[in-house]
Amino acid sequence: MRELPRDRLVSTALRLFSERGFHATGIDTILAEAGIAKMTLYKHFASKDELILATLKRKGDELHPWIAQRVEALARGGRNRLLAIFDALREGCADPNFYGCIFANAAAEFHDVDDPIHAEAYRQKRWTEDFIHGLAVKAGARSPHALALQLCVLIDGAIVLTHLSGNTEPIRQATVAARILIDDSLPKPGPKPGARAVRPVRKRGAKSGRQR
Amino acid sequence: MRELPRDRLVSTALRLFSERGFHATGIDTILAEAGIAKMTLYKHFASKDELILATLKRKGDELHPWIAQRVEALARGGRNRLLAIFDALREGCADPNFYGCIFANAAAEFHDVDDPIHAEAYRQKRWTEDFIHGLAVKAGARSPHALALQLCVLIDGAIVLTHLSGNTEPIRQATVAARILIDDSLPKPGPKPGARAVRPVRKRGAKSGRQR
DNA sequence: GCCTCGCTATACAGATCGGTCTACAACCGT
DNA sequence: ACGGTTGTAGACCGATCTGTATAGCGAGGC
Repeated sequence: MRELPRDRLVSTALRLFSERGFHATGIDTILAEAGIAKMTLYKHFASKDELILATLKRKGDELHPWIAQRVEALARGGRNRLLAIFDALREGCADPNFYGCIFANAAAEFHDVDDPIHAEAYRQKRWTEDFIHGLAVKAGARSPHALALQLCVLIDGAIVLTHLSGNTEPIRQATVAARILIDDSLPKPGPKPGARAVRPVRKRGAKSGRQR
Repeated sequence: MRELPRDRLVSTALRLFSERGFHATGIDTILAEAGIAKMTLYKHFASKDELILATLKRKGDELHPWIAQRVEALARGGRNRLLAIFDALREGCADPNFYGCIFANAAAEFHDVDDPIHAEAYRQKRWTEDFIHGLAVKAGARSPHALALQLCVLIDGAIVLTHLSGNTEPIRQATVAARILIDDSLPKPGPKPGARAVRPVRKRGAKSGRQR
């Protein structure tokens, strides 16, 4: 069964804004692809900016449960939840329709912090930080706020560089870094405080120096 | 004395593209602010895209020497060069005209990896990674490629989140994380007797990922 | 039947987009 | 004084932009 016009509009807008950017995507294109009349759009939204806001909210509504669900599923398999985030990240960026983080992209096109679109993008981004903070608390991190923000920095950096380079090596290295930071932030179970357990086991995968 | 028309054009375009984004900035605006006739633009550049390419190159030409110079200056003050990058980052993001990384922003507006603008943005980004890699090698890092990429991830993540949030806490936490990763990647320094043997630098150290 | 309501279809407004064209003025070395 | 180069000034092109106005269609409720 077909979506309601408003939902179809937001879905199509989300897809096109993701693929082509916000300013580069015209109203008419969205309407044509959604098969919707112009007046219907302006019945539901006062302006294009309002439509953009709705697409960002929609993205959050889709993304956040997905993240939580993936982390839980991986955790049931025995994976550390904080590290599972990076597994989910890898999965998300492997999607053929990966165009970077739409919230960061929105901020890149709407620089003004007071712009409602920029503000909404930031609001959505904070969900991730809050989510990770919750996991960090449960894991018993020494400074859950600091660790959560550090992991967020790794995540967003990995997304940006994966998008720029077109390969997922940044995500791999972000995961490596995350493991070190997590270990460093968790109370040591092991013998001597300050001594890090080091185990350099790693098969030689695809060479990293090739494309970079 | 006034800049040459072409240079004035690129300077103005760089400023406006940074402030407002690429698609959102029209040719006419740039021409008006630069005080230049339209025909002069199209004498020097075949299209707006070519002008965008020139602004990205210009930004690299300005940014890269600045980074190298700041790191050297801080190093003369005794600062670890790898950490000095994050001091420079903090300085750069404190600029009132900070609108995120223009290379990442360019990629956000020109998603296609084959787009010359996307490719140029990536090319400029790699300079940073190469620069950090050089420092990592000189510092004797075990896996300079891995460490360099990890620090790049931290840098870009910190830029994105600082831009999104409007505060510099992400940079602080990125610096904290960087110190941990650097310490972890460097052979333990000598002064402490005996406890941990200095690890030899790994040759062809593609990816000795660290496991817990 | 009839009326309302949500949506479609289409034409239009006014602005702006990237890009082309012509005409002309200032400066150059010769 | 000469022609060539380089830049300016501004009209102009067709396309596209966001947003509005008008008219009609079809289904559900009464």
